[in-house]
Amino acid sequence: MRRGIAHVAGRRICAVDFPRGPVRPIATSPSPAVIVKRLANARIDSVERFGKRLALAVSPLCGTGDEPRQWLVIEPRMTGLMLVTEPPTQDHVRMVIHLAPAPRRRSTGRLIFWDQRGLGTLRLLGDRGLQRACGAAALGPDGLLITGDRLRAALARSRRAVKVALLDQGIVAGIGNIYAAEILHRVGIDPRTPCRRITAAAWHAIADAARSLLAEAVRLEGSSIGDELYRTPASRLGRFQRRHRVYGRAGEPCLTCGTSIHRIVQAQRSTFFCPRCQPRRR
DNA sequence: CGTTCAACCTGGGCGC
DNA sequence: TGCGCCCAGGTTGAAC
Repeated sequence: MRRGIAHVAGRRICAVDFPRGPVRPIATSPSPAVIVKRLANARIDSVERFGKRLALAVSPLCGTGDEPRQWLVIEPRMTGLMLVTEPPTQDHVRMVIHLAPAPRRRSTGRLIFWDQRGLGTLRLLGDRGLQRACGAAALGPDGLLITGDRLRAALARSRRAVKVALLDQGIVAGIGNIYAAEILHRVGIDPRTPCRRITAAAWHAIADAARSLLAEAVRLEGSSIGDELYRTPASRLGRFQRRHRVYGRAGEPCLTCGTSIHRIVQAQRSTFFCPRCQPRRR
């Protein structure tokens, strides 16, 4: 998502809209009116990512020069999309950022935040707010860079199930329900295993699998599952769903050993695993 | 400390 | 056709 809109860095925002659709307005902080006012005429300095959050660094263009830099932090949650193309429906367009024309550059004139369920959030923060929301106190190391040593240091004494811990953004940032299941299948570890029973070697295996699997998922532009709601900012489908070996495959044969994939519930989320490839250790 | 539940929302699928 | 469930890439706060 970040890569797909990275090209708007350097562009000027000419206006921001919060369209009123038939669905409820999305949660923002501060209010949409304040965001509209503060972003008008601002420049997008860069497009960053912190775990699952997207952050646009924006600075006022024609002020006195002492206005502080701000951060538009977008949290897509379940169904939020950042789009530079036509949205799937007009009903769920939550925010439109109109960009000033950029001559001799081949790019669209707007960024759209589209969110079917409306669980996503939009925040406009200062440097301190960003630090609080996305700094090291809130988010663990990024999943693309996680090491076995970091996981072991954070979880060696924890009784939590390893799959639940991998979903904790304060431990490691960026792993969601699909990738937690796929990582543990790749390393052959039962998702219910208490963290304190995981060996140092296994933590390294988990971290190695997390880095390589997430890197491949990013390369393949994510996972468009089920109704294929998920799209890149250019409206392309992800392709990593073709690599899923357990997620969403309850009752189907394990692609490694043929055993029927199990579905259980942990922390109110579905967990998929192969009971044979991921045996319960005792 | 860890787990469970509800809440925030819309929409697709299924059984009846 | 319609109603009532269950399910879904996530996060938060309260209760136990």
